[in-house]
Amino acid sequence: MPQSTRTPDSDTRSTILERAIPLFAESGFAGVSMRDIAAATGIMPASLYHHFSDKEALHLEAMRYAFADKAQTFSKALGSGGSPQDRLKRLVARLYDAMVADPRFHRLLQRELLDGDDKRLRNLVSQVFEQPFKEIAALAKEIAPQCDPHLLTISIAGLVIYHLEITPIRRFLPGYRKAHDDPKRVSEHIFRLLVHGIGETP
Amino acid sequence: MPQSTRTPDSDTRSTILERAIPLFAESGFAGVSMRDIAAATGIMPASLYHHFSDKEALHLEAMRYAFADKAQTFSKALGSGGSPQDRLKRLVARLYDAMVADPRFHRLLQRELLDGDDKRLRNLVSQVFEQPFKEIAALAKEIAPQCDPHLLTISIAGLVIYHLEITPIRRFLPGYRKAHDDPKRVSEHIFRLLVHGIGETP
DNA sequence: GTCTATAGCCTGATAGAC
DNA sequence: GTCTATCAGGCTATAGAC
Repeated sequence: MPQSTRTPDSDTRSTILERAIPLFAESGFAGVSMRDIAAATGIMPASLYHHFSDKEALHLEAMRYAFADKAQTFSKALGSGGSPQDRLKRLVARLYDAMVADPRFHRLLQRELLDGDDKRLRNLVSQVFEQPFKEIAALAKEIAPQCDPHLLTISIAGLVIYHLEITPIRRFLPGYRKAHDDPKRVSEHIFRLLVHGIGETP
Repeated sequence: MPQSTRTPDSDTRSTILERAIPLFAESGFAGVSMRDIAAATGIMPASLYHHFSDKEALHLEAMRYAFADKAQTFSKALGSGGSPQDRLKRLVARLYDAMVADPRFHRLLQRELLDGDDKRLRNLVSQVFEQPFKEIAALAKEIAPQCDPHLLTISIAGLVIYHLEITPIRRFLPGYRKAHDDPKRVSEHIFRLLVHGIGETP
């Protein structure tokens, strides 16, 4: 199917998705109108309906687009060389860095957890989290064979993600110092806590 | 100021807030209309404006209402008797139970972290989290004096809350078993991880 | 303190010219 | 493939009767 004018169909479509993603991340599905998306893309609202059947379909595609390649990012964070402990340390640091570098992804993820139905969440898992989750679980099993790998993997991810999630209020919480904004400081804290626990530390 | 009819002013006001809270928890600020709230309360939309100046004010009051007493709940979770480790174990279990018992609070909290401006978040902290955070931090300092209490407190809360936050997708994640839905199982995992870390467990 | 009625704007979505 | 024009309905909020 040849294109009628100078820009191929898929280009506009991708542009729409790219412009819509930050809007959905910022304000959520209900907080963004088709007019907002059209304005951000530089086209008329009616044109959106040439590319997507309705707002929900546009949102669904935007999520797919935003989450594509993310599985790869997370798997990369694990790396391959070194002792199991080295790999864990690297995983925590890179995971935290990757999330800090892309707060939009983090917001979209939180919103999906809040608003996504079972079908969307199932897709999210199989598309983004299944593979890295398995890899982290395998590492967990290697380091702590006595521990449930499913729960431990969630704990590892939870520690990383929650320190990020709480960022908006961290500076209002007791004991806050500017040093706590340093990703290195945080990921080292998480790693040491994971390995040694509270009971004993060097 | 005497009431004109049989129901005192504040009763209707409270009812509105009580009915609005689950709506906001479910769908967020932008996802709930004044008509929705009026319908849930059993009054006409116009009547809402007798009690609240606008939608934003209603939402703000609803959040205040929903978060009131929560600081107490969290402080109670700490308890007082026993060794520091006993107190930590109790804290984790009760915190988890309290959050499981009130998923609405958890959703509202997540939404506030996503959508709240600095003023609202500052209020949230001083109203809900400051006091329990300080108490947990004190416990943390007692158990692990070598560890940054600010970071450690966030880690403790994060472990508890994240296991809850991931509930909607947990059953799609690799290695899931029904036993993972048991609060006791989860809070024991968290406690053991916190105390011993990955390296060594009985 | 709640109602009816309504203003004025924004919403998602469609029809049809080019 | 994008536009203009528009529809029908939902939205927040107000005015004023009772």
